[in-house]
Amino acid sequence: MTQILRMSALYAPTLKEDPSDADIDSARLLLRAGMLRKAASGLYTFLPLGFRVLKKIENIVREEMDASGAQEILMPVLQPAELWEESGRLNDYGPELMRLVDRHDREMCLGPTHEEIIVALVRNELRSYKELPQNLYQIQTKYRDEIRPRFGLLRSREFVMKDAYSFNATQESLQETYDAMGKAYGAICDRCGLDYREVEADGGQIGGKVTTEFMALADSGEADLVYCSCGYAADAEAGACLARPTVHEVDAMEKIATPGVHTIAELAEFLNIPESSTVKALSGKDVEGNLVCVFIPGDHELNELKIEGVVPGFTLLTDEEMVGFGLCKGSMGPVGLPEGARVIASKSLSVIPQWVVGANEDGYHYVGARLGEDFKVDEWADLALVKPGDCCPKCGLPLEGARGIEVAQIFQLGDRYSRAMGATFMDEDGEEKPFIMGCYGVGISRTLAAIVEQHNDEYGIKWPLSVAPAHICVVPLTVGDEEVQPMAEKIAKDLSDLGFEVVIDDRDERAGVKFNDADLIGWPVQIVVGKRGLKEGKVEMKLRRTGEKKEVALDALAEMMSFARRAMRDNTLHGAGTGAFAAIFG
RNA sequence: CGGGUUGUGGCUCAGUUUGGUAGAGCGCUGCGUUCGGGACGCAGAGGCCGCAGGUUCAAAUCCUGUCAACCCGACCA
Repeated sequence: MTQILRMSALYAPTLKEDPSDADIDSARLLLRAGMLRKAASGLYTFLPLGFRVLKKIENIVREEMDASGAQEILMPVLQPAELWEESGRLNDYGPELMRLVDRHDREMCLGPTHEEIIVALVRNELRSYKELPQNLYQIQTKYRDEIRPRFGLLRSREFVMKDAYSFNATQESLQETYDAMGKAYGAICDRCGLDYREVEADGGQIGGKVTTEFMALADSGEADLVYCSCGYAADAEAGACLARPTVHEVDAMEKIATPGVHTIAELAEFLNIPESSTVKALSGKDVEGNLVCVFIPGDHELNELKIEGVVPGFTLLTDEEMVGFGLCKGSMGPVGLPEGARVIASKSLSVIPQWVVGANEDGYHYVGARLGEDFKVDEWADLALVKPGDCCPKCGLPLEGARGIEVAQIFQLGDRYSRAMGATFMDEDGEEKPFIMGCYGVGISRTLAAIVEQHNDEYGIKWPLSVAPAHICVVPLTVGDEEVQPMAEKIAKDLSDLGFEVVIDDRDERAGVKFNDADLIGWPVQIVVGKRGLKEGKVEMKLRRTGEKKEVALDALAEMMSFARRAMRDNTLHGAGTGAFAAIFG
């Protein structure tokens, strides 16, 4: 039996007021509920209740990983920089890498991730295809020297992550591991009670790295995503953009004086047409400094990842550079561009025959510029940032938009690290080959924050049963009362004996304080034991999730709890809901 | 890294404009009354006002420097 937690002895100082530097609900509530404390910018201490939740999430992750056949290991946080030199990431990773020097002047770093360490581990031991596949994981503290830590646990400098690395002999094998991880991650999100979407991610690079992000939906999230009722979902930066430009049709191309008009918004207003009827022009250069002119639907933004994929090293021109190329800021268009300019346009624009564009002359625009006659386009590409209302690339329906917190990501790495670091195995055909790798991460502490973001109300946190610091809080209203206190102790013990994790609020506090703290901390079930109810042989049960309350006869309590316990074990032990308890209220 | 804001008992903040020797609420300690939704009374404890210089008879307050925290920005024509 687990120990009954006693609020009188628990280190869980709740705060009546919001901490002044909490910038997001999850941080605010975790601090107020006495689960978390800030040590410095982006650095946090987990207090007993917060740590219990963290461990619950870890265990869920551990169970699902083990069930998938992965094996747990523990690698060092402190890593020699020379391994990072070997993989070529020492400089690539940049200032995010936390660096230090030891007393022998050896360059070290604190691991933000562990590809280097694990490849160095495995390359000396896994020699044959017969030993593959292998999938190794750890749950451990990671370091990233964030430029600006914020949002509590969502963007901190030190955080807990589960990272797994698979070594496969073939792409097919990698795909199998990848799919298995995707399944495990779905189960993890479900069990943590997260409303999430699996999204296509990082699609910008050529060669199409395969990766999926698991996004917990939350307005406070930093990532934009689009999704469709058909099941399609994508990170906005990775999603294909099928915009729906509108045509502003005229008989012939016409040059119009547009004094003072420099932005799309001003142009649309001046011509009294929607922004989707205009074409946005951007000028940039490639690595060699050659002029590249880019055209996208007027109501869209350029997708940096994607243009980088089409024009490696693409950078937008500065105002001075534009003048140097003879371009006119605010009135750029495809008609009459300088010789040699590479003209790339968003595929979505290929279907509209007439464009509204700048005339490459300050204060003038063209309407009805005809594609193929008044101007030409060298290349068509997917360049714009997808946004809600664009067409779903799978089914064509308009996409919905949402914001999300990236709680997990799975990634097909291929042989990038194994090749760079000379990690090979002997294949069936007797050939030495680099491992095909995958990596799979779950932000444990970030998941904790994401859960709070999704499960809270004006009174506090509403923990899903699966990750709550304890299942049931027994609240004796008058400590020291010769009937109330012993009865509360007995109920707590009975429930604990049944296998529930129980906390008893045995503090000598007023009822209001206990009720408020119970709601703030977010125990899924509260059982209130008071004189009033006891007179009628009753206690009050409350479900935090729904706010439902019910008077329950004492002699029925144990039986109902026993039933609930069975239901929980049978059906929802792995679920997040309080369904088992809801049955009592049925 | 650029711009901005803020540093005053454990927490949330006032006091800084106009220099005169530090306050409130919450929390904490003791006693009493209360006791089913953050009680009330009385009596207490607790701060070299982020740090270092400077100006002044006198600095939380003015000046300089420094450290820290927070916000905005760092492609978006």
